Amino acid sequence: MYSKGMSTSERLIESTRELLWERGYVGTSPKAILERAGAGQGSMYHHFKGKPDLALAAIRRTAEELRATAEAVLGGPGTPYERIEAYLLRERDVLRGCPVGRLTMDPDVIASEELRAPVDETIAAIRGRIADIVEEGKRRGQFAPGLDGEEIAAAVLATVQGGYVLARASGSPAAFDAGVRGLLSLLAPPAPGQEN
Amino acid sequence: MYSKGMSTSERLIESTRELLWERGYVGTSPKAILERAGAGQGSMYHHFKGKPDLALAAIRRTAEELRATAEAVLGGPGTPYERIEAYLLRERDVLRGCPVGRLTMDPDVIASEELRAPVDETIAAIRGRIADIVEEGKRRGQFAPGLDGEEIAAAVLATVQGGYVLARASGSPAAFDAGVRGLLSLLAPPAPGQEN
DNA sequence: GTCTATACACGGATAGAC
DNA sequence: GTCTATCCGTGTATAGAC
Repeated sequence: MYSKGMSTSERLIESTRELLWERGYVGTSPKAILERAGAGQGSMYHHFKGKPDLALAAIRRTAEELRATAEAVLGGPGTPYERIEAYLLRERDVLRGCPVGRLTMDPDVIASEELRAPVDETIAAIRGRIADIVEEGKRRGQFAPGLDGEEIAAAVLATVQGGYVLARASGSPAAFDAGVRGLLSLLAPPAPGQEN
Repeated sequence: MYSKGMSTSERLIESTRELLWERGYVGTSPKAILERAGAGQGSMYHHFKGKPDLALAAIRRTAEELRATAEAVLGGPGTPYERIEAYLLRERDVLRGCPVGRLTMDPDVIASEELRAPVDETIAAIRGRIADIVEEGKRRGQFAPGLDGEEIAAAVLATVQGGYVLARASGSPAAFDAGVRGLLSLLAPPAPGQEN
């Protein structure tokens, strides 16, 4: 339950972000949001039109944040391979899953053009960014010329998103790490004097 | 709404399977199940202890079915690479997602040892099966000896599970196919006289 | 076995006082 | 802006008739 210097509407948005991450859209009730935010019914319906409106604000913020986090790593220093490696290995709360990706399993989110848009845009943006990096790696001779940037980018993102699924199924982050290492071993440029 | 020769309890299970796939556990109500099955409240509570009990029966059956479907492809003819390729390319209702994998995003399923078990076991079994195939491929010289079977298997499964996420985010199966092609291009044994 | 009736808490939203 | 009161439908379950 929030209290710090946040305004009521801020607390509502932050509470909603947490609950969407933990329980998804269908699993998140206004009541639960209000309890966590320490606010009454009136406040919520004063600042937002209703649950979908509040969820939209929460999803937009989460999507924006994820994009920034990804860009911080993908736009960092290093060779193309190293930047993709850094993206895959970046610290994650694996068992919580992806706060954006998990929304795609929510029927009400997918059914709403508005709610799905930020999810779609964020994933597309990160994918495009990775695709560019792969193309750069091809030009530099670090990746095989036969590879397709968009396809590799999709495989990278899918490995992350699917890694969360494997991890949550088994109750341990190990499967996520295994998938990432597997993909990296396939992607790795041959080191001098080393067998793959 | 079912009616064919199925018994009431069969219709309840089948309806639950569909709804779990479409809307997940939290998003599925007994009422919706009963409507789809064309049964009354009493029937459900006669055959099952309640929603979790019915869901368990449904999940077990779906898990079993998925395992059989995977085995049909993975145990088919062809080289190790070809069998993994067949698994990745097998026909799928991509936008509906994986009926088993989607359950991992359901907080109530993950919170229940009983409901999570069939999900975990199914994914672990398929992963183990793929790992064995990769090891066989290494022995045959089709895959690089530096690869780890369990890791590659995790990457393969993650690409599929994550592919569903990308596809649903964008509203099109294209991203799923791209991820699969990307992974296959990384996994492909060098064809004679071809540049990867 | 299956149905209807009933129960009661929760989901989502509105009204109006302060 | 925020609160409480109120509303009506739904979610989940039980009781008891047929």
